Amino acid sequence: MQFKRGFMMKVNDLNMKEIAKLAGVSTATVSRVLNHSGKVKESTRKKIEELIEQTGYRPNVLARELAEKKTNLIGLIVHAMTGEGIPKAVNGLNEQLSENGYSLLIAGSNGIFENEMKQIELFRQKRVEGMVFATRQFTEEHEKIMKKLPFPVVILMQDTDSAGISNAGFDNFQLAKEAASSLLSLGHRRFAYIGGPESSDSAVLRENGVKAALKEYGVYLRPALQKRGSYHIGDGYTLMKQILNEQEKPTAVLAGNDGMAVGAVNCLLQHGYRVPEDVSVMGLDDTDLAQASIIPLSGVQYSYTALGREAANMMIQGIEAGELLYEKRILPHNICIRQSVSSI
Amino acid sequence: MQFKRGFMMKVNDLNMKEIAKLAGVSTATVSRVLNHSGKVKESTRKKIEELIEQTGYRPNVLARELAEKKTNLIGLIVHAMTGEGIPKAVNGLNEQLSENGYSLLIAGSNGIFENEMKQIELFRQKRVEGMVFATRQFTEEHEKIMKKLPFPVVILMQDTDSAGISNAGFDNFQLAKEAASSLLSLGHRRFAYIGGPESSDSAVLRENGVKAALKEYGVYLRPALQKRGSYHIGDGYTLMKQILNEQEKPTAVLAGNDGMAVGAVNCLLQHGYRVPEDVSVMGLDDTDLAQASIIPLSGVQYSYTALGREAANMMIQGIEAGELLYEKRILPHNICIRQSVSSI
DNA sequence: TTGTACGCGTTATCAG
DNA sequence: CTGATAACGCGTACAA
Repeated sequence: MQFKRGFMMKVNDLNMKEIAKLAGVSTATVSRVLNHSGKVKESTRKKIEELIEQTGYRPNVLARELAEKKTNLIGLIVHAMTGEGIPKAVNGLNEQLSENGYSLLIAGSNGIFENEMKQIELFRQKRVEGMVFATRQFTEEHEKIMKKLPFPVVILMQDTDSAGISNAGFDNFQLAKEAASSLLSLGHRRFAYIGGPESSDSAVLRENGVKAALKEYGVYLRPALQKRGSYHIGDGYTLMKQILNEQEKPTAVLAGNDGMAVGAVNCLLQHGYRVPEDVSVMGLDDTDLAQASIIPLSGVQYSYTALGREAANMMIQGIEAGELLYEKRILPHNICIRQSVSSI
Repeated sequence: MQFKRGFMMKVNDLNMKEIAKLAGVSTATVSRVLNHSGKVKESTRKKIEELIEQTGYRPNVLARELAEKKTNLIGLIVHAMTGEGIPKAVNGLNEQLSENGYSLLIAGSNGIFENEMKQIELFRQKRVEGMVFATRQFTEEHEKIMKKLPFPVVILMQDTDSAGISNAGFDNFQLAKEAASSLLSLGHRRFAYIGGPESSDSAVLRENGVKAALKEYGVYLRPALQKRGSYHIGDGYTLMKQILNEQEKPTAVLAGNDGMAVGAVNCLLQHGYRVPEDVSVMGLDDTDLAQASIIPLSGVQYSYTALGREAANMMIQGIEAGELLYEKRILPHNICIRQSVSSI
């Protein structure tokens, strides 16, 4: 019974054979007009096309893919569609892939390793042609597994120096260093940093970047003025408050992301400090949140959409070349100073 | 040449036949142990399982789907992965679908009708088993087309009363009405509303809800105190400023979304008004942005993740029942009063 | 220009 | 329990 499922009955389950019969030709000819391959007499082409039009016949992509051994499918594993970055990257990725005839199969892992493995297994069975991996942790275990995959893999927003795996991302070390430098160059010396969690690779890189800048300027980052949060607005607020309890207040605060920067600004304002007159505040990205700040926030601009696009390009290139060369593509960033920052 | 593409060469291109040959059985038997269908002697099952394990063989899902006439694929069309709602809904949708053995194929349309049609065509060819449609406009044209589709369709975050198409969403009219009522019940009578664009169905419903509440309280919404923006933070700011230029200032401002509410708060504070002492402000959702406000923002809570889950359930139910009954599922909301609102 | 016939990798039916 | 063998719907040499 192929009609068990109601909707099946509504499907125009015509196949090439039936179209061929109606047209009085063979399936080969129908296939030819469908794929614009080979020569077909104008009149028969017309006839077949009309028939297709009338009957609403559409080729079964599954069968085609099976025959062609090509699925045009790219798998994407994400922690989840949270934050502003991932969704935007997905937009770019999807647009670029779609324009090149690929479809995106998305899978959320919630950051759980077994889920990731399960999804990868599914991808293998579905014969995806490539995979984009955009989660928060990329361990050696991951690396080992990915390198054995029978299709190209592109890691998003994570650094890997492993040969055989490509990655696209931002230069977290450098952008953090530049941001810190921009504050230092304005004369700030009493410097506070509210960074992201140690468990995040990018947060560690950003922290190192900040420290590198401070070192260049010969500025000592007092441990009491260095905090770590989980990128939430509330963390920025709480950690800023802790910092304000210190003897020596900072004149500049750099936060690991916009959210914590906004939290810091709110905390400062509510405790009677002026921004930027008393304290300059800067974040390390430039999301919509930055616009929510009552004081136009300084930060670092970079495009997640472009990142997604870039990853798609690497992917397509890898698929078409038959192998993905080891590549590390860094997307540009741009320091953006607004009202929340002033010279001392 | 099936080895044109490099990665193909790495694929474990074993098929059932080869496994069968290695095990000295027929493909039918291999298929049986793979699908736990039918009885297989323990010893041969063991042997086959070991062989599968050793060779790393994995069934070709494409071939299986072709034979079974079941793709386990659900298509999703979104404008784009923007805002906070869609990505969260996608999370819920994906989780629930994935737990039930379905995969999500996503497609962005950028809100362009032709793109939507193109994606629908692709879905049909890929023989998806259902489609979720989550864009900003749902016209009669859409409705007409969707009703003819050979698979169930669930509309997300849009109202349709069309039989044959299900939809899941929030009660925009009611939640706006309740939010407005909560302000009115606190004694506010000089009332301003900064709504969303007329082109958005939900914005229109919210506006109507607000007006219904006002009517109940016999309060007249002065045209000068009613504005429409595009849901951006900046719109809230600009429109609030316009309102402040009016003769009679409002004591309460309701915004169509959090973003505009935050913009309004910022504008008020920067122009010397106190929130909520001088003006109460409230939004109509409760996203992360609300936390960014320096004054804890009041709003309306509802879960996009739950919405996605619900849509997935409707979908699965529809697929399994063979037909999707006309259903309209409204998810709960909750008025949430915080510091930004006070009685007059 | 067109048709024949086989392959793609599974599932499922029906005998043994 | 197990094995042929026919679908599933399409692409494509190879012939005609």
